[in-house]
Amino acid sequence: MFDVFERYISAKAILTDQDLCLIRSLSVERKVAKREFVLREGEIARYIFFITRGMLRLLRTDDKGNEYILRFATENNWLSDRESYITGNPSNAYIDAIEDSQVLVWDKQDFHFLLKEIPALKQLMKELVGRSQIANQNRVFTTISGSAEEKYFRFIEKYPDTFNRVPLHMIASYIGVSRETLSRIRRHSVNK
Amino acid sequence: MFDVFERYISAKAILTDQDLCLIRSLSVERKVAKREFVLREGEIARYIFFITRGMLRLLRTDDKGNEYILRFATENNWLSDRESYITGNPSNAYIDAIEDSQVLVWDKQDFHFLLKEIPALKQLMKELVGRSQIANQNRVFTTISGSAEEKYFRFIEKYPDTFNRVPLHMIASYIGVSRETLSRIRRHSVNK
DNA sequence: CGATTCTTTGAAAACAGTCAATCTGTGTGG
DNA sequence: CCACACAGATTGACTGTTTTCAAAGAATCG
Repeated sequence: MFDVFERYISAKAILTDQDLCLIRSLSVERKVAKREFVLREGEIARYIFFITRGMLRLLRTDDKGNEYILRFATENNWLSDRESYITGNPSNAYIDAIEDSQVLVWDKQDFHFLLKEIPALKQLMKELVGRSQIANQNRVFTTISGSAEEKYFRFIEKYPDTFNRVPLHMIASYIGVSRETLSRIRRHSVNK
Repeated sequence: MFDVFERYISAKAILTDQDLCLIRSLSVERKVAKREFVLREGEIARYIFFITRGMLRLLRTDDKGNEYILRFATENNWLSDRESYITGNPSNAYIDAIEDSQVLVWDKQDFHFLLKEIPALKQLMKELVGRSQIANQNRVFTTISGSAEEKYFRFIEKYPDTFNRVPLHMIASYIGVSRETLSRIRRHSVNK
């Protein structure tokens, strides 16, 4: 399981064997079954996850109990509820697995220690934060512009892999339309 | 003009007089008239702005020419098109002034130098990036959940100052509804 | 004042959500 | 291995919301 991470990190940052050892020594390998939660609303996000296999989602609910997916995260991606993780406040989000998954987990304190000790890791995380900023900004734009249909096709185009792996009602929940609407969009555009 | 920045930065980071001097020496003071652009689509965002007075907006347009406001930025806020600034690619956004404004401008290279020289500044920027992540994530959620009316009221609640300073059609453009719809929402809820 | 920007309104049409029912495929326990 | 439960997808009918277009009414600024 760690080997997936090792390949990932070696491609993204220049680390010594020692660094890698240190990172590994503070990591915990964990399996997450489909539909299992690793974070619930009200809990504090004390951990950061790296997905070596499978897929997890970050979601919130409104007062009516509707789910809104904020992020799909697949292999070779990091995941946590940034808000709770950064602020230390109780989370207003959930994280659960969409597929049977395998993740590496670091405690926040430990990870913080790693960042301090390993500049290359720090640098990598900084780059990733930058990218997530960009992605979020683009998502805001896509979300406020265009119709449900446009959002659907933009999703397929942007995340073909995710599209092929998740049920349609989750895509609906990601782009912010009802599953019925999504179903009809698909029917009306079989020819496209 | 610089004194506004000085008060801001002194409250947020511990800097020596030397640091401050250095920061100042690389900054340029600039006035931006209402409706004046400081970044256009296709240009590369080579500068980072700090607003000492007035208000600017970051916006994008779709192929039909509709405007979508991604951010309002007022006094004591930093602004740039992160995507273009980080990647160096041509921007797909515009930045212009909503009010006659005053800004401090740093060249990207110079600012990078400052970050290297002044750890406290680097730390501050890091914190701000974290906050913007949180804000963006929350915005995505608010945007995909809830009706136009809810979005409108949440906007007022969250940004009362901005609300009082910008024309309604811009708020419509920020929350992603037509100005007519916003107008009607307001009429139907005069009593609320 | 005249021009421009901003806001509102009405009417029609397009769009999207809700509710209830049905259909499909999958997987699990007996 | 089958039956049944369950998750997922679709459909129809209806309702409600939002957009669009066209027009006109305020407000603001030079």
